[in-house]
Amino acid sequence: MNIKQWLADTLKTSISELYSNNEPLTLSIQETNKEFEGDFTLVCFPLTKLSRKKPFETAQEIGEFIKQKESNIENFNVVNGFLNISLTFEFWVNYFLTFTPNVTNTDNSKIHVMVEYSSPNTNKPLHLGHIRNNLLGASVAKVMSAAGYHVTKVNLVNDRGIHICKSMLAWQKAGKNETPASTGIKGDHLVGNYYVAFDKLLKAEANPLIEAALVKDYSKFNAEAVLKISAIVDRIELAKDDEKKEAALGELKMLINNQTPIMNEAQEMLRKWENGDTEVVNLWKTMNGWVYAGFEETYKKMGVTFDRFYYESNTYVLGKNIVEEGLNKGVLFKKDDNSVWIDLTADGLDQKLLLRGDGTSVYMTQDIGTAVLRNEELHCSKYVYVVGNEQDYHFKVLSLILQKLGYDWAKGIYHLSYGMVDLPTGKMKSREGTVVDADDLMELVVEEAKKKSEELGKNEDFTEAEKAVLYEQVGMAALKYFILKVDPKKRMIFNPSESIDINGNTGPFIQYAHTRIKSLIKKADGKVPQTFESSTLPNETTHRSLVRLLSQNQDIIEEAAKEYSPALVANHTYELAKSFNQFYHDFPILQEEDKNLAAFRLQLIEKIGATLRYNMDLLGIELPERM
RNA sequence: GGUCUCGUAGCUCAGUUGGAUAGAGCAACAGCCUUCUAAGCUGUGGGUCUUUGGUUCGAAUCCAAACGGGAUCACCA
Repeated sequence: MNIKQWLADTLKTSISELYSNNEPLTLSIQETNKEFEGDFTLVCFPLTKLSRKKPFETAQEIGEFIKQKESNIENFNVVNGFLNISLTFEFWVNYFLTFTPNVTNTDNSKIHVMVEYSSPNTNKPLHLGHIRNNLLGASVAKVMSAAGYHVTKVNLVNDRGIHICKSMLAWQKAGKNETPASTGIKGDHLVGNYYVAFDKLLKAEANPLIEAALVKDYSKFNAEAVLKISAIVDRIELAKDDEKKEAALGELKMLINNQTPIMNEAQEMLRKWENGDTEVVNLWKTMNGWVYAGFEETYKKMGVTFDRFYYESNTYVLGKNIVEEGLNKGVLFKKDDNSVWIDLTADGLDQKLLLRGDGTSVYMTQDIGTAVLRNEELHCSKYVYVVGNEQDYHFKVLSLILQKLGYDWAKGIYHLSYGMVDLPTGKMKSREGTVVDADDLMELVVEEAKKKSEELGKNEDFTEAEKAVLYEQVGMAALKYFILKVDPKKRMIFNPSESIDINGNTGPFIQYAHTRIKSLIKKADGKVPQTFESSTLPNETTHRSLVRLLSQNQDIIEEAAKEYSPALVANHTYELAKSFNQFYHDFPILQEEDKNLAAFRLQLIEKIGATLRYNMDLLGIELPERM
């Protein structure tokens, strides 16, 4: 039962009766602020039009009317135009007896939702940004399942493209047949090293060319390139401000990079790969295999899983075919160099490339193919893509293109656009070596948990294996909670050197509250009395507010599903743990002499414990029995 | 430059279908372990909710403008 909804319905009926109103009413009902007495507050200012009285008098009048009419309403008080309503303690206790943390009565069960997250490139290891992506995606999927949706978790592996060829080429050139086994390096890191190595090789070739171009020595370039390059160099000279200069310089670098022999080799490799060249495909399979093994380890440590994997190497051909169809339908057009485009200028966007002049596909081509394939296989009514907000434009375009190609279901595409994770020094940049590696970070937080735990020395009787599990649980809880408590849409700042707090609004704080509950229940020999006499219980605000917090839990989960925001669950769970800790401090539970009251308290903390556990599971956080 | 997005305490964040005196945690300071786990609890200080204007009985929340961050406008993914 949803208490707020029940109260709203009751109030609507009563107010309509009181004022002989036949119009539909929307009431503003909120939880009563702490400094006032009451459970819920009806804001009466908007109702003065109905009552034709002053706010205070209106509230007073409504209060008297409903108190008389509804036996579950114990009392009311009026402050200005605010009507504070208290429900009877008996009502709360009866509610409490039926309480469960999980969402009941859902009508979402027939709605099939896909949640795509992680979606790594197979040319380098995962970093801090991916951690937010993975934790967010995994949690959103859980929250939506909890809210009753039928959820399919999908990982779209970005296993093809020029970036993969770069790692492969560098390995061929400088790899000396190194393998994860021969070096002891985790596969994704090894391949990542070669991606960096490619960049070095590229710079070695490109830098002299760039320097030459800047002093207008064009002898190394062909006639076509000279035209373009000289035009840019002129722009650099004429640039009025640093920003424009910088932009033009970037353009020059890109252009010259593409002129280098090694870049041509990479492009040639991509063409060979798309043509199914055995040698290239085999190398690709081998190196991807290393990366997958590495990712699997990282996923396991993060605790994220998938129902289904899609590989862009399997979908780009479909994407190309769809582009061909679009060309025939006249939705797309071809330029002189044979490249294929869509014109979205009428929709306020730009022209977008869908196929290169040499026939190879780009990011958008693959995404079109993937989207269509998934719709054929999954038939979801909603497709949630968990992807960073730097790709807002891409997804706007993707959805629009699909709709223009005649796919109506593309309206169900939702880009869950999350903010970037920044370091205190600013953005992570691979060029400056400030990228925080996912594996390193997880190791760091677990190490930090170990340090703290050893300082406290509460777990010296644990076996080494038990200790390892505990440190892992606490460290990962700190990391996961830290990331998930922040509104996904907002960019956030993460400081790895300060590591992660374990006091206050943190994962370990909630874990700790839970272990206290576990400990009490254990001390009661696991026996939680199932009944108590509710009429003799004292009406006390701490108990009451705990039951109120519990009563909000289902609503919070549904809201979190609707908003795609695990942060709502995280923050509510913290509120609950905090209130429990106060309660624990102020009231005896096992020590309580009134056995009836003790029974109620024990049952109360058991339900709080179950709720903490349920909610933390939605965040992918494990709770230790002891810590 | 166009488009999008964000701006709340020293720091990290809540709070936004418009409601009461804007909340937490961290950091600082002061207390609380002979009693169910002190990874806890209590208290103190800390705010022009970037600014200005508008709408309203009422604005951190809605609208407009300005200022300041960020993203994007790639034949990278």
